[in-house]
Amino acid sequence: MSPKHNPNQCPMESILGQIMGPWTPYILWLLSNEESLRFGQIAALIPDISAKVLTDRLRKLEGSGLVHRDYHPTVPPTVYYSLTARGAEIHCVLQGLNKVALRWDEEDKSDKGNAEIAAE
Amino acid sequence: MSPKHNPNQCPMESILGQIMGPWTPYILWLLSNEESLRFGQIAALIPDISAKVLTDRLRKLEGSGLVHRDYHPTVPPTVYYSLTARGAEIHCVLQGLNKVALRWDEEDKSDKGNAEIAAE
DNA sequence: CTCAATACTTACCATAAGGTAACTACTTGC
DNA sequence: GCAAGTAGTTACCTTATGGTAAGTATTGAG
Repeated sequence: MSPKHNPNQCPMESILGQIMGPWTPYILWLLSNEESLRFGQIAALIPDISAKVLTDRLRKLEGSGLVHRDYHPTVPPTVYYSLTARGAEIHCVLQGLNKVALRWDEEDKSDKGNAEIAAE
Repeated sequence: MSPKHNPNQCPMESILGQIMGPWTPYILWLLSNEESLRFGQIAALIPDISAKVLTDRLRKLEGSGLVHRDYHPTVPPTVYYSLTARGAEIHCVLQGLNKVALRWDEEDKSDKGNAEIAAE
């Protein structure tokens, strides 16, 4: 996004700025399928994300009120992340997206299969 | 996304890679509300996007089969962009997202209004 | 002869974003 | 007194991204 651009002028852009971008929807998707997840669990479910970026995304999601951070000062510390009520509202959107994703994946697979058969 | 990361391994990541990122969902949203739009029209509807980035996004969307490019070799040339059948499938997803966006926007406005009243 | 119009493309530059690796805190266990 | 374990933070560096400005093609109008 351009620095001059104010996302607040449009609700659609505002929400896109909050939930989109690398890894963010994926984190929300994981959290929307579990009660809560610890930092290390999320990191394990997304192998290619670095701790720095994961922290950054979780902080931003917490800042926009989509994710709740539950810190337990045990030793070593345990931190549970879960969706807030607002965060849970996008579950149906992600579910819709996932449906489309699975459908396209099937189509692409069968297209690829047909192409291979045709090539023989 | 990390360069090592292969989005094809997961349908969800694949679709996110195709439709998310700066401006892309916005372009799809505009196209899903019109029959077709010319390059200049899209540029006018998104004032802060540069021609370079708009071209890039449209090429990528065309490449993943979500957008159809209709080039008329008139002078000066006219190019119409429209959603393909596959591109149209994400309209309902964007519509769901827009609904949530509008609801949050209303909530935030009234919260802000209450805060201002409380501050008086 | 030059401009205007559309839809780009190209070159160059500045900023932002992400990766890696090392470091922090604190207590239990060895 | 040193390592382990969790959830980070920090510094440093590289890459990617986007902006700006200029150039391209073609032809009718002035």
